[in-house]
Amino acid sequence: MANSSKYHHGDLRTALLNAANAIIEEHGIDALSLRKLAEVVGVSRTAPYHHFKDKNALLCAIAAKGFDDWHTSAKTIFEQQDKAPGLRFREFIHQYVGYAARHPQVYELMFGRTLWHSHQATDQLKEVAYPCFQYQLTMTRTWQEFGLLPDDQDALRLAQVTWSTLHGIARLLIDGIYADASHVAEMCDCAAEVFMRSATSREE
Amino acid sequence: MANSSKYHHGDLRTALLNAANAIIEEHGIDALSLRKLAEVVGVSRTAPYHHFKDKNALLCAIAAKGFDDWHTSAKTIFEQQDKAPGLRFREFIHQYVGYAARHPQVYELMFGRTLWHSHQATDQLKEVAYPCFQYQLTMTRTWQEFGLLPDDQDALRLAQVTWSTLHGIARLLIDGIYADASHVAEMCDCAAEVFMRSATSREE
DNA sequence: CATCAAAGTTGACAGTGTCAAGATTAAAAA
DNA sequence: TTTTTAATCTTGACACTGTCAACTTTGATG
Repeated sequence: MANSSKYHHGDLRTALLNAANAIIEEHGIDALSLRKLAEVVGVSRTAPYHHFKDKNALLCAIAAKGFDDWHTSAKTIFEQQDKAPGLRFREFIHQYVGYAARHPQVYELMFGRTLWHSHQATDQLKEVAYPCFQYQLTMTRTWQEFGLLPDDQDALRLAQVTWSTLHGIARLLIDGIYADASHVAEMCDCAAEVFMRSATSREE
Repeated sequence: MANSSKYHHGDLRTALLNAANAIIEEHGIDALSLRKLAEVVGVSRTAPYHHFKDKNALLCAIAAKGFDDWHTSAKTIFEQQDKAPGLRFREFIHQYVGYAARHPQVYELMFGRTLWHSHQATDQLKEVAYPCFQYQLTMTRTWQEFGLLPDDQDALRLAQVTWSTLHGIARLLIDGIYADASHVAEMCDCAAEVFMRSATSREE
């Protein structure tokens, strides 16, 4: 019933989100215009405005979906209790950067200036995103307990620093500034190595 | 002679760059339109096109100026031979993040997706930016020699990782996602501490 | 069945980047 | 000097954007 030639589309909201996602992944964020999007979905220019207040609101919704995916993906790896902590730590790093590499445009949306700057973030987006930030802190505390990160450093600072590193790798990779895509794995390993060494420096 | 009421402006190019810089620093990159810029400078809409091929070219020029500033600023700190290496390392980190905090919009331009993605970077921009990337590598090698970073790791990887950390801190700060501005100094210290510890972990 | 609100429509407006063609002027050539 | 030339600046135009207002259609509610 979400099919064709009906005045009411049926489920325009998700149709818009899907199409928007496709356009973004293929042609980049800047290439997304509401008018083009509406045309692709087969609806008039202003129809989307009954489902999203703004273009910004639409982008926020896409980003929210991204945070949702990221969160579950992070949890999946973090909570594999059968694997050694050090291994999971490495895996998490690879997964984080890997996600950004696979979905560069959505990552850009999630963590880029556009949405967060000057209070443009939707309440709905905040509700999904903040737990993600919080989860990063939870993981950091656990890593400290496991001796993967120095336990005499403030957990919040450490969380910010470790995340910054991953975020930075992801961005340099996405922006194609510096890091060749083929070197990503090595960079992740290097980062993991550096962090884990910093924990063991005073113990013996 | 770059004054008023003359058909030829005199030095429109730098006038445009200055005005553009002012607009960007005050209202953000997205607020910069060529038409508004032309109006501010007191010239017709299409006049800028005789000095910059594109809006993109103008942005590249601004970014190039940013790289220039960054490069000299980094050199100044790095080459203070009277100070202890560890101190300079810390100072460099603070300086890097500080620059980003003071000029968020220009930093965004320098390292943001917009310019570098899909080969949009001007040749002129590349010529200024690549030496900056190279300098990061040079510094990393020196830090390894000083024992501030592990010397059994590949210098390139290490440079990428350390830079990623600073870049990540800068971005999280700029985007206002996570890091409160008042905590920046602590984050920088934490990062410096972690890196320096990773170098000494196996030496004793 | 009548009513109402949700969902979708066209028309319009102010803004954008950019091209083409013409006007003005500084510099170079005669 | 005068003439030519090229750089610089102008207006006009086009296609495109986000978004508002007012109207139409339709599914659901009373």
